[in-house]
Amino acid sequence: MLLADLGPLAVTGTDRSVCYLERMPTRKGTDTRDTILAIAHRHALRQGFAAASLEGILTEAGVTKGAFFHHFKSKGELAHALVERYARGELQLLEEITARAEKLSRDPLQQVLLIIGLFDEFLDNQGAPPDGCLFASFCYQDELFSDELRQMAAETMLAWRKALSGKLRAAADRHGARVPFNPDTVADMFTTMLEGAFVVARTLNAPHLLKEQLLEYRNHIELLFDRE
Amino acid sequence: MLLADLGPLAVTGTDRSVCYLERMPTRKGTDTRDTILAIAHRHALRQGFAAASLEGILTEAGVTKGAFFHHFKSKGELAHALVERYARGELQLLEEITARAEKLSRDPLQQVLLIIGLFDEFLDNQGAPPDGCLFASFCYQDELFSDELRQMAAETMLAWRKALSGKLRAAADRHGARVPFNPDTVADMFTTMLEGAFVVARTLNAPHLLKEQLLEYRNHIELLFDRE
DNA sequence: GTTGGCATACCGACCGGTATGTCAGAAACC
DNA sequence: GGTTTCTGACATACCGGTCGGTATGCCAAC
Repeated sequence: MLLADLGPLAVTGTDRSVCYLERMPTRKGTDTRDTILAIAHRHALRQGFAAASLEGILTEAGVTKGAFFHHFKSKGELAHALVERYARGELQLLEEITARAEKLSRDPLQQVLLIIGLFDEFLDNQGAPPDGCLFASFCYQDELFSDELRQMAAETMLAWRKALSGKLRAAADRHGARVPFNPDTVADMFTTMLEGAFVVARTLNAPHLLKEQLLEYRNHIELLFDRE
Repeated sequence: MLLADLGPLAVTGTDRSVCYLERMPTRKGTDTRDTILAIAHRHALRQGFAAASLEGILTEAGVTKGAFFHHFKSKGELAHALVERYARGELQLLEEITARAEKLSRDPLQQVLLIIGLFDEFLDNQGAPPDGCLFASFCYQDELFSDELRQMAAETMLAWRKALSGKLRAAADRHGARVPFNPDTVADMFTTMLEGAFVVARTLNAPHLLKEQLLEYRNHIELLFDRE
């Protein structure tokens, strides 16, 4: 999934972050921080976070080591900030999309189909097709990091499950499904399909695969409920 | 995807009764080589290949650095051997399963459903649930390796696509589908679902998710063709 | 309105640890 | 005695992280 641009939000685990939000330091500071995060995000997706060297990231960001360690206590803290930022973006995207879907229709089945459609639109509106999920990138290196990162990723995925499965259950109650199904499983299929599509699209060098799979998932929902 | 057990992966023991394919220099030699490959495979899945240190692998394998560099020219060659071995296993699994499915039924739709079922059986027969796909692990680090590795992974995935899409097309011709569909896309959904399920199952710490998604994929096929 | 104090932001040489890779040769087996 | 297999000290390079120092802006005191 792609990170929605979070804008200038400085975040650290310490209470100093509060000062960032309220006092608005020199603008240059958060700029540097954001630049580092953005470049590090790309490097983590293409090389894996562990293998991405600070020097490589900082060179590309045009930032020195001193500047980096002024903003981050360690490389581990960078990982934390990276995942946190990404998770926040994903959750925000979910909220936005479900809110719009709920405005556009009262029917839970239509809402699910709208969520898929709006997500599809979102992909179109991004300039380039997204090239991976940061969670997946970390998940194949998890032994190197704390369980906290995994937790953040899990919470994000569970939020999508919750949103979709609730509507699917309501849809089944209202319309009756063609065959019985487990709402959680069908909801999880969304995340599963996305994560898998990133991997397969990259391996086959076929960026269009992502949208194809997304639409096939929509087909699945429609077939489950006998909608055209 | 899961590595098909390649058979004689004698790990620690000195089981020399097993006959290796063709080339076999000295038994002890291939034993060491296979041990290294097996351990490296596990490390690559849990830490990412780039971040997995030779020392860690070799310590666990009970092998010295000299022994390693006797068998592999470099760490890069280890990556190559690892991916090649994995790809070979996957292709072999595909062949076995399709051959069995084709024996069990002449109907292409039934064959597809059988392939899914046999794959499910295969998962059951593995002792532990598989914990990832080596291709996926490498795919999020691809900038570090040659395009050759990606190619090998791609060929494997395309083989699965080819096998499934051919049968799906034949099934559509014979039975007519409930709604039109692209056989390649539906075939790719198998790989996509698997790859995604690995990522999500690991992130949510929910190994059962893999089988759930597999069965949901089977549901999709059945719904496409109006069976049951 | 100049001065001095202080905080933020940043610089970059340097350090210790660890990674991959080398090599001369020993051990085992034909 | 030649080949295969393995040993382990060593070379070298790079990585994360440290640290003393600089630049700039703000503010209060004089």
